[in-house]
Amino acid sequence: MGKEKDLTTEQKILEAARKIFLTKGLDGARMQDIADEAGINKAMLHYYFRSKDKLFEQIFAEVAGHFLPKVLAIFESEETVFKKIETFCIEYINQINETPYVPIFILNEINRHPEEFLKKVFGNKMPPVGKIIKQLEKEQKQGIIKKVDPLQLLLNMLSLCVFPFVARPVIQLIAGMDRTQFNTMIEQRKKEVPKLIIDSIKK
Amino acid sequence: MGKEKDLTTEQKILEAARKIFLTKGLDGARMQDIADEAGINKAMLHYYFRSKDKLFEQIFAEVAGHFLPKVLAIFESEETVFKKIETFCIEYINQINETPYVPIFILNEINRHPEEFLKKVFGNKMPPVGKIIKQLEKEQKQGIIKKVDPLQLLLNMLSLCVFPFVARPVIQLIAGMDRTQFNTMIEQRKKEVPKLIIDSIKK
DNA sequence: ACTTTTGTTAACCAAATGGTTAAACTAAAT
DNA sequence: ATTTAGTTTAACCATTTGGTTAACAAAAGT
Repeated sequence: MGKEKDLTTEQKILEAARKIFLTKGLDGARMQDIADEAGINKAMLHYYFRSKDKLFEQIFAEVAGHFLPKVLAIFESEETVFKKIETFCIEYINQINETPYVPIFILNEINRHPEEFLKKVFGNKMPPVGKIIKQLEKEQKQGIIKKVDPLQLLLNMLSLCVFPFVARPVIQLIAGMDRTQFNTMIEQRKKEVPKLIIDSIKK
Repeated sequence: MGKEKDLTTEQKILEAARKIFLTKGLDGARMQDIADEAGINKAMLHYYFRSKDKLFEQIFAEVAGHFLPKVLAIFESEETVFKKIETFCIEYINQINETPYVPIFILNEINRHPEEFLKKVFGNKMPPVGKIIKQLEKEQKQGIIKKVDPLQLLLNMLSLCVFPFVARPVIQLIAGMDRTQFNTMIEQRKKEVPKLIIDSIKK
């Protein structure tokens, strides 16, 4: 059961901090929790990362920085709209499935410190959502797809992909599902969600 | 600008506690914050509510108890499926719009203390989601609507209604919207969301 | 070999925080 | 007018918590 492998102290801290911050949030996390989880002395946290806030920022930057751009890049590709929608949903759901606590973690930060978040994650440059929007507008004019607000379409897609994960415990209760059944349902959604979205714009 | 009207101390505390807990969460809220917001001495919080946890439980019970059942009742009504979907979406979005911080507040509690939450909110009795599901299954067999998993349908509806509110700050940034424009978009969604859902099951 | 730098620990510290207390105040009941 | 019960306050308390320090160990230079 020896979990700690042979990581450097810094890596152990980052791993532990990620776990604790993700599950307890900034305010709920205790430096001692993180130290215990990493199996090291609490002073090391400050030795490597100066303060709790600094450590949190580092984790947040890693998590958000790894989470958002990877999938948004799909919109930049040269695929057709339909194909983009499909890959986006599948890839996004896959990614969340690997780290299911990330969405609620990020949404919290978004709501508690909106400005800092936006600056931290996007900096000056906006997320690359322009291309897919133009593509949608173009195909609408050409009469290939129905006329819908591109923003609403993207928002729908996001909602349908993300929400089930932040609401998982209630869903499981109401539907009487265990963890496995929940996963099967998520698998289903990888087909259902893109189908729903695509059907809504297909002529 | 005199905000405090002539409420009893207990009411002032509850009002202040709701505001602080909703915006900062249980861990982020300070008893002193609540006292200040209520314009009273910190000791009064303990005089009326014994402890921080007790006060939080009270607020949570009020918020969740008022939020969830009201709308779920729509499913119990005698309307047609289409009508139910429409009223549910409109009413749900309306209700969230009045208290936009409630969803993230509840979702947090759901994820941090799943068992306690579920017990607290639903007790022994499940939410009344049985009727609409049966209704959906029935109309499917009768061939009135397409064959879809009722649970996925409900989940889709919930996702589309709730998610925009918990993601509001990012949405505003990416779309370059101010608060008014965001509200207009939400208004739009009251029509779009039920339409999307209904179209997905209409034959 | 020794010095210096880096990594690590236990003990400690000051501030913050949830909670308590005893006294003061208020208003109704006697 | 006096008692009594409920209400409010300032000061206080114990614990928790983020952060520091000084001593110590282990590498890394020299």
